[in-house]
Amino acid sequence: MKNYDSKKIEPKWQKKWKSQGLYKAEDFDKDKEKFYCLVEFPYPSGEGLHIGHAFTMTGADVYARKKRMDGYNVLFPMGYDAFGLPAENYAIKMGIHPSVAVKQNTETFRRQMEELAFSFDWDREVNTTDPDYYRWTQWIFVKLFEKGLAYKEEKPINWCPSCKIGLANEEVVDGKCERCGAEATKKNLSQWIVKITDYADRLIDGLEQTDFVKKVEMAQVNWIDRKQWIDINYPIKGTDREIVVSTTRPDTNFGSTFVVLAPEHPLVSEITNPDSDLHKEVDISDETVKKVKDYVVETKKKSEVERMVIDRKKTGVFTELYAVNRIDGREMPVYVTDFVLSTIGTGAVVGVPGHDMRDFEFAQKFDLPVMRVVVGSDGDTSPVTKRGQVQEEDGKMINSGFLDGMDIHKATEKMMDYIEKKGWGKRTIRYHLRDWIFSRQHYWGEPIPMVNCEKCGWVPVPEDQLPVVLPQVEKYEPTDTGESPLAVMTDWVNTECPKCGGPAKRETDTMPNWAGSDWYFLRYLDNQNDKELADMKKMEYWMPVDVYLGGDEHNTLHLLYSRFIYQFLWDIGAVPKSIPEPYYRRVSHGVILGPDGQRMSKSRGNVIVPDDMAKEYGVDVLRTYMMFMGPFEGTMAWNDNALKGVQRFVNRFNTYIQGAADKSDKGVEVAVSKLVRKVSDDLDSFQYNTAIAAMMETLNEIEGKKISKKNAKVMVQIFAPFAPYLTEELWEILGCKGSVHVTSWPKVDESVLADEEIEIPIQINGKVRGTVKVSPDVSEKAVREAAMAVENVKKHVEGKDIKKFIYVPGRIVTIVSP
RNA sequence: GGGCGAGUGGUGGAAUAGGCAGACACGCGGGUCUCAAAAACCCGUCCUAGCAAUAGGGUGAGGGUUCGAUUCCCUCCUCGCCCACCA
Repeated sequence: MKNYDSKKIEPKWQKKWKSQGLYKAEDFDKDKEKFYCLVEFPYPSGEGLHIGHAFTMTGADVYARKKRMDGYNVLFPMGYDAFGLPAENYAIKMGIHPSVAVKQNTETFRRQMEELAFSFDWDREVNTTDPDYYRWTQWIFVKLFEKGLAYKEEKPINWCPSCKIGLANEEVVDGKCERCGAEATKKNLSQWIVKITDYADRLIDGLEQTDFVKKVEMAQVNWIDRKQWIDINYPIKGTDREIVVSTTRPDTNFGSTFVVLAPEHPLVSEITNPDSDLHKEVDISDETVKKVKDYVVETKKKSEVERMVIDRKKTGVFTELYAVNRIDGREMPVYVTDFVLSTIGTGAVVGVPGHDMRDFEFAQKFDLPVMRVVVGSDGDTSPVTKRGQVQEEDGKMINSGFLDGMDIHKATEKMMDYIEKKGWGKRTIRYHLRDWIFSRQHYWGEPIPMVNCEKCGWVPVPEDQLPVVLPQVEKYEPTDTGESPLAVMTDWVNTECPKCGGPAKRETDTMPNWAGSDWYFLRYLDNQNDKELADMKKMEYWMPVDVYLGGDEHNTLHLLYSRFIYQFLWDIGAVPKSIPEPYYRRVSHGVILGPDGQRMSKSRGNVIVPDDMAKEYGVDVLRTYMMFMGPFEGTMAWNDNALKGVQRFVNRFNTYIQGAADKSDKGVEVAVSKLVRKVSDDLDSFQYNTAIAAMMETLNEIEGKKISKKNAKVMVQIFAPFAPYLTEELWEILGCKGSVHVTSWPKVDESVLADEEIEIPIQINGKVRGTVKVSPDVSEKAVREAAMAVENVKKHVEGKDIKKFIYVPGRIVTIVSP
């Protein structure tokens, strides 16, 4: 059998398609319903398109192609998220300007994506590093600043002492610099912060307007993590002061035995300062002051990551202070310890060692009493706790005065009410979500469009002066001071204040990676617009994104940030009022592992390059194989042999269709009709692997029979989303005009299927004993007669009563006999 | 520690409003073609007994609901991903 010649037909159709504009999305098309199919745009690395890109984009492409054939006006765009460290590192190493590398890389990516036959509307391409694009990224920042959602603050950031560069959290892996492996430390730098926490509630509540898969929705909710806390005031014995302790579990209050403060807690700096007012009120020995001081100094040396290592031995210092628990009047010793983090709650925690592992460890170390106040369903009240016991879902209160016998949730409410009524504390909602540190000390990013004036303070660059173009620099290397490489460009940095005209300096930090990708889906709608982000009418027509395909690694960062920015744009009226959320549906794609089942990496030598595979097997085989490997959301290992199996199928398909005759043999039409139904359903729900399996199954079934040209055309059409080149070639060979990719998806011919007999299994006492063929609309009586006539059934029911006869129409016959 | 998800042949995986477990593919065994190999094609392939028809067992372990459970419920075990001294 001859293989189809991918090397010949691929360039042929590529050339034709390019001139035809088959995949253009039509703004305001009135005849068709719109469908916005979005797939995450890539970072165009120097290595070119990797197999993960090819896989994800093929999955999106199949969907877009199906929707197009279903008659939708499909918008399926592509672009490049091209700011970022790799281009900068490459520039440092090779001395080539990042923009030059980006240009080369995007050209490679575009060529590869065209070869893989992705049906993108290339007229809408965007690039986040294009000044006409980042002008609007900067514009959004200015708006954030104007609305008080961006502010500058001194914050400790991750710092690599070896690279001399600030690191984003995501660039710190296991406490080490992702690039050089050096231990990351903290450094205080003045940072732009964006108040995403103002949107915490809306980011949770807005999910109701979307149809994300549960996994994604939960990831967002858990990341934001909205919880009811209560801040309780404990008087400090011998003073008029109070320590404000925060907790979500006041029900365990009767079990508290000590109070612990973060080393950064304000009270601690008073303790370490002998001249502070605190020392006038209460005596603290010089020895303790020194110990606390030393402890704080020690803590500062440690990186945050170091402090957060699990199961680290608990350390701390007694402050000689006592906090009074007003609920029962007990006096509890106050300690300073580094396991309490100043960024969580009030930075002061009440220790309940009976029900919290960390508190338990601390109590063991300092010989503090342990008390159980909750008993779980196991009835265990021994004082030794295991990790997480405080989380008991169904616990009941004991040793807790007026809470005794209550379940923990009720007790929590009761205690919160009680404390608030007494005026000893206050409920407060807190989130795990933190404000977004928006400054990066890198060169290759969007300049933050702000100017610092001696007189006026921070002033945004006026809209008509945007974009603030990233200047050419001699050196991209980071500086010793933690400033961006832009800081040395004095003639760029020194400028005039837009407000008063006085001397001022530009912000030299750049934006994080996420900034450009926050809103790119809007720019696709109107990528040439120089008046606004995008035309309001176009946004009204196309938004929201109907389906958004991406990786799980973006569920909490990119997806949350971009929803936040969209909600902000909605608030300022920059996007349509009728569309409060940007993405309707979110679908996660899977991951392809190397042939060894390990994550692909150069060092392992298990990298599969899509270009190579396309050359060897042809694009259609590669695409079909990737979609056949397993469920679209799954993690799958590459397998060359399975790829060859798909190649066999594609070749057989080609040969079979080319042999199409005038008339189909018996059964062929029914098989094709059934297949259309199956493939249609599967493609709509991203079940590509079973769609392809069904095509293989059908081909196996009909291969020995003749197929009519009419049926052959249908086969070609339903395979078209997977194998664009071969099907286009076959479409031509079958004598059809135009492109198969702009035809209408075939309809299921129900009349063909209607007279088909179905096989019904017959179960006796739960065991299948035979089958019977009936037409789908047959009566129960007729089925019963037919079933009883089956030899093996007769044998099993002979001489027995039939207790029950159940016919589930079209499904099964069940006979129950004693 | 928390959250989410998953355990099915030698392998990737099918089948869940409860209804023939193992589709499809790989691999393996046998065969056709060939001087030979590759490719291609054909037959077989969950386990046990049997030439076969058929019978018994079988979806991580144990229990439950049901005429019927891979699917639903309870207990437990294992693995994966994300997050994490979140008080």
